[in-house]
Amino acid sequence: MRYIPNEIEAKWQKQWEAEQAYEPSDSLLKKKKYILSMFPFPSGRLHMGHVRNYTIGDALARHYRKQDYNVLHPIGWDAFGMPAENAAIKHGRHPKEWTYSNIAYMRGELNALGLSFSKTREFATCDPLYTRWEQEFIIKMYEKGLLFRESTTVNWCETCHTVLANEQVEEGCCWRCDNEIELKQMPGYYLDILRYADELLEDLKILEGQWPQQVLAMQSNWIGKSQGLAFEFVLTEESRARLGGNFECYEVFTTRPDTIYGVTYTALAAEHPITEYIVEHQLVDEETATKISAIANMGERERAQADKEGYALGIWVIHPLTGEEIPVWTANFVLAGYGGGAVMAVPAHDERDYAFATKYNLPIKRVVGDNEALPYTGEGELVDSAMFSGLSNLQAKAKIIAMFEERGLGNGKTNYKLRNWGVSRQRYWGAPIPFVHCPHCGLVPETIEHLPVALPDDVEITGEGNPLDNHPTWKHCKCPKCGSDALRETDTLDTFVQSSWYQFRYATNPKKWHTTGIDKTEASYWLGVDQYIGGIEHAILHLLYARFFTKVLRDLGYVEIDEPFSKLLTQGMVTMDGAKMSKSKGNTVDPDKIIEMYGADTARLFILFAAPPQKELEWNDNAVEGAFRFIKKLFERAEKVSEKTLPKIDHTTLSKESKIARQKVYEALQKSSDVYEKSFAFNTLIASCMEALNALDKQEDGAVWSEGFYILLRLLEPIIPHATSELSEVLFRRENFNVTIEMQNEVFVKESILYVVMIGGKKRAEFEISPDATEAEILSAAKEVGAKWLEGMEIVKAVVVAGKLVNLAVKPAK
RNA sequence: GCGGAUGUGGUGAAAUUGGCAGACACGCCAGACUUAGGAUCUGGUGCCACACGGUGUGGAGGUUCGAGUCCUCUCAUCCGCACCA
Repeated sequence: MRYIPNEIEAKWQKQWEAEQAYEPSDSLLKKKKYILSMFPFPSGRLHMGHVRNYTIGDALARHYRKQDYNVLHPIGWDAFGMPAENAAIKHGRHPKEWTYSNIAYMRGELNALGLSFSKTREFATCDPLYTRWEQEFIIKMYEKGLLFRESTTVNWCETCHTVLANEQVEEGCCWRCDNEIELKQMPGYYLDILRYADELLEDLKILEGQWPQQVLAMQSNWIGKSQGLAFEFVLTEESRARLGGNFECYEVFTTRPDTIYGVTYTALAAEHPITEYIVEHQLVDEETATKISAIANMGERERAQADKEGYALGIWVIHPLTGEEIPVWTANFVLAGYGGGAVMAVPAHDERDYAFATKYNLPIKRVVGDNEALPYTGEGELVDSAMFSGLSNLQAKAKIIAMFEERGLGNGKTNYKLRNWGVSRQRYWGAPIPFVHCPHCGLVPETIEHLPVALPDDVEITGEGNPLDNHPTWKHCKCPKCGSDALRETDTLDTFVQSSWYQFRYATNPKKWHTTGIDKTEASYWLGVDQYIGGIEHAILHLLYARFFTKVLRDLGYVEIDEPFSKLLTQGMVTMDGAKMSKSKGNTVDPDKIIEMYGADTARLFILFAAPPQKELEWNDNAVEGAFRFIKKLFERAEKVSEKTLPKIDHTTLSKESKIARQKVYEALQKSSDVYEKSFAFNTLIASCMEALNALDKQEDGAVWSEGFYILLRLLEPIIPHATSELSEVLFRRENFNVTIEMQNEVFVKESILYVVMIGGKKRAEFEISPDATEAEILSAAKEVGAKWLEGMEIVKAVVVAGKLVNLAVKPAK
C-alpha cells in the first residue's frame, strides 16, 4: 500500500468527528481513567512543547480506551491574561476577538494532530458561564473568611501595570516580562492559602511516588515550614523614653531557642516600625538615617546581593532570661515580611549574625560545643547557658520553649515562607472580582442571582491604567444590600484562579453547565485525575494553587477529594541545537509545517520515540525522516498479510526466522501495558515494534506476518492512530482494535539455550544446550568449550546462572 | 549555601533491575540498483590494534564468581530556591 498521510489523516479525523468517537460515557459505573494534559493559553499557534504534551496524553487516553475504560480526555483554553491585552494595545484588536480567533485556529491544529479529545466538554475560561461559577466560589470563600481584602506591600510590575503574587516573582523580576518588580502599598484581595499550609505540606506524602520528587521538594521548600520560639524583647526604660513611649517591646522569631544565651545583639528590618520611627524622628544622625532609608528602598534582589550592612539604633532591650541589656541594630539582611521583621542575633551560631558581628565588632559568645570553629551551626552540648548547660542543644530547644511558655515570656510557633495568595490584578482581561464598594455597607459581595459579573465589551485599552476603572459607566452600580449608589470592584482575578478548578469543570457533564459549577457526583467519579501531564514550570504556581483550591472547594462542599491530580508526569523541554525552542532564538519548528510535510503520525511517532517523556527532547530533522520511513515501511509490508483475522499458528512447524519474528511480536505486546501504565517509556515500546517488524521482514510466512500486523497495529494505534486505523480497516476490518489479544507463551519456549562462558570474569566462549540440561551437564559443556582458557588453571568457583551463563573463577594451578 | 536531578559511542538513547554494555534509531563508511539521488536495498560501524588481543558506562576506591546497576568518596553539568533567623 502507498502511504499518503494527508489523505488518510483527513479521512480518519472526519470519521472520528462524525462518530463522536472520543466522548466519555455518561455511565458512572464503568471503570474510568481521567487523562489530562495541562490546557494551553490561546497564544495563536501551537508550539512543539504543546505537541509533545498532548501527544503523550493522547497515547495514554487511546490506550485506556482500548482496555475498555471509560476515558475522560478533555481540552480547553486558559483564555484570560495579559497577552490578549497586549495584542489589543499593539494591534488594536479586542482581547475577546483576539482570544476566540486564536482558539479557533489552534483548535484546528489540535484536530490535525489527531488528538482524541472530548469535543463536547471543551470550554474557554473567559466564557462568562465559567466566570459565573468561579465568582460564586469566590463569594463563598469570602463568606468563610478565606478571601479578604487588605492593604499591604505588594509586588508591582510597572510594565504589566499590575500586582503579582509572590509565586510570580522570579529573582525579583516579573515572571512574564522580566521587568524588575517594585514594592508598593496597595489594597488587594487575598486568598488565605496559609490556613492550608500544613495540609498542603502534609498531603505531599500522599503524592509521594506519584509525582516527581523534584516537584514535591519544590512545593515543600516553597511552603517553608519552620518551628521555633516567638518571644518579645522588652525595651529598656531609657529606650522607651527615647521612642517617646510609643513602643514597649517587639516580637522576634527563632528556630534556635537553644542558643538564646548566646544573643549579643538584636536586629530590626529597615521597614520595622521602630526603625521607621527612629529615622522619622531623627534619633540617629542624618547620614545614618539616609542610609537606613536607602536600604528600605532597595529592591529585593539588590538587597540580597548587597554586603551585610547595619546601624546601631541607640536603643537597648532586656534579655528575657539573663536580664542583660542588649543593643538594637537595624540590618539589611533582616526581612520585613517574615517573623515580624526582627531577629535575635547569635553570632557564634549563625553565619549571617557572625558576618555582621565581625564587621561591626559586636561581641560573640559561644553557647554550643567547645572547640568547633565559629560560627558553629551544628549540634552539640550547651555551655554558658545557666541551668541548660550540659544538655544537648536538641533537648535544650524543647526545654527552653517550655520554660518561655511556663513563664509567659513566649510561645512555640510555626512559621511559613508561604505568603497568602494575592489574586487582584489591575487588568481588564480577567474574571471580575464580584464585589461592590458601598459607602454605607462597605465591601459587599454581589448576590449569587446576579452572577456573572461580566466584562463590558466596549473598553478602550491603551495600556494606561485599568480599563475597567476608566470605563465611563461599568463600575457604577447599586449596593446589593442597601440599594444605594455604589462602585463595582474593578480588579480582576489572577488567571491562576481559573486553572485551579478547570479539572472539576471538565468532569461535570456539559448538559449541566448552566445549572451547576461542579457536579459533585460526577467529580467524585472522575477525579482525581489519573494522569496529569505538563511542564515543570508549573511545579509551584499552578500545581500549588490547584491543590489549595481543591481543598477549599472540598471544605465548601463542592467536591469530595483532597488532591486533584493523583499522578503527575512532567515532560521535558523540546530543544533545538541544545536550547529551548523560542521565537527570540529563532530555533523553532512549526508543527503545522511538519504535519504538512510528513503528517501528524510522523510528528507523534518522532516525539514519542526520540526520548522518554520526562527528558529533554532534541529536535532532529533526520530522525523525523526516520520516523516517517517506519510508517511507510508498515504500509509497504501490508501486502505480506494473508489473513483477514488473527490466525492460529502451529509454532513448532515454523522456520527459525519465523519463530524469532513471533517472539519479537509478543515481546512488544508484553511490553506495552508496562509502558502505557507505568514507565511511559514509549521510546522502548516503539523500538520493540521496530524490532518486530525487522524480524518479520526476515521471514516469509504469511500467517506470521498476519499475526504480527494484527498485534503491532493495535500496539501502535495510540501513537500513530491514523496510519494504524487505515491499515487495520483494510487488513482486519478493525477487529484487532476491539478484542483483547492473549499472550502466546509458547513463542518464548526455546529448543536450546545459549550459554555464555565467562572465565576469570571475561567472556571467553559460548555454547547451546537443551533447556532441560542439568547443572552438571551445563558445567561440563562450559569446561569443554572453555578448555583453551582453563589450561594450567584451577577452578576456584563455578557459578551457573540458569538460562544465561556460566562463570568460572580461576587461579593458576600449582 | 540548601534542595532535586543527570553523567553510557559521532548523536538521541537501550539494558529483563546484579548476569554477553550500546537494543532501536539518526549519522557515518562500503556496496547494489539507478539518467540522477537528499529515493530504495544489502553489509559494516564503541575505542585502541594489521592481527592475537586489549580496553570501555565522568573519576577513585570497595562489596561480589560477576557492577552501567549496590556501598563510600570525588568531579562535572543542568534545574529549582536562595540572607526565611
